[in-house]
Amino acid sequence: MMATLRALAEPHRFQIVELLRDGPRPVGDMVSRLRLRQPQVSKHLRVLSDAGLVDVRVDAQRRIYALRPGPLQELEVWLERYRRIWEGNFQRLDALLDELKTVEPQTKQKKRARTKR
Amino acid sequence: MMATLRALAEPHRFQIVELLRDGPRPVGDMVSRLRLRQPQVSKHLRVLSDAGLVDVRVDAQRRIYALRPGPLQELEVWLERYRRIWEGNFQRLDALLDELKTVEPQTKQKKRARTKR
DNA sequence: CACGAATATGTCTTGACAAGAATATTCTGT
DNA sequence: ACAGAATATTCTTGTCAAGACATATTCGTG
Repeated sequence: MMATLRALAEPHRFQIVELLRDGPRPVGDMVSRLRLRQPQVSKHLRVLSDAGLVDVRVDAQRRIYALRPGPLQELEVWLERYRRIWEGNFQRLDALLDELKTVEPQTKQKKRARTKR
Repeated sequence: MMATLRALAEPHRFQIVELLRDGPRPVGDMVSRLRLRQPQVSKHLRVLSDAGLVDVRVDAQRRIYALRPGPLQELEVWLERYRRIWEGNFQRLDALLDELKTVEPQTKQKKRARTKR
């Protein structure tokens, strides 16, 4: 997960991932599309590969890189745990209201932190 | 989007975001939970804030930080464009790739290599 | 109004890392 | 075996950012 984020956080690597979204590509293809030299592209691909984001298929002297779904899926799973923040009406704004009222029926353990005024 | 990724790619910042998933928290609360000194936490919060991932509410001399849904939502939207990768079909993307359509396990046999550009 | 609590900011050092250039590796067809 | 194509690796250099530490700022309270 951290590896995924770290890999994606680099703009060129992000671009590479975007290129691969449409399907597998050989290195040379990406070199011609990105404003990057071949060694740099290879190095970025190495990082992406180490992060598990891509895998390689050898075809003669070229390497065809392809996206691997796993890490991105994990990212999505992680994100889903945050969905309730913008789906449930509460959190944040409503939490504030809770504070002001200080009335909390025994619904569940919420947050604590007694703000004094 | 890049700002979001860059912000999340730092482990401590990631932890902070995870903490804030449960609701808003003052800085001191996070300091006590993370193995980080207060100035560092403040700086990370600054980065998160600049990236739009959190916002602050002032309460006396403390600042209550809270997650902002926007950036994470954008991330999810971006991810959705990749969903078809693991939902099914890969297919052609452009003429270039038609050339190397011949797929087979590596180091097995060779193929008629159509090299030309 | 001075003090202490909570938080922010400035400075410095150090480590990570991306780009550049040169070179090594791997493969094919001849 | 050789040449050339496609890609990877090594080494160096400059930049940026995280951590440590000290200090500044803000606010409530006595």
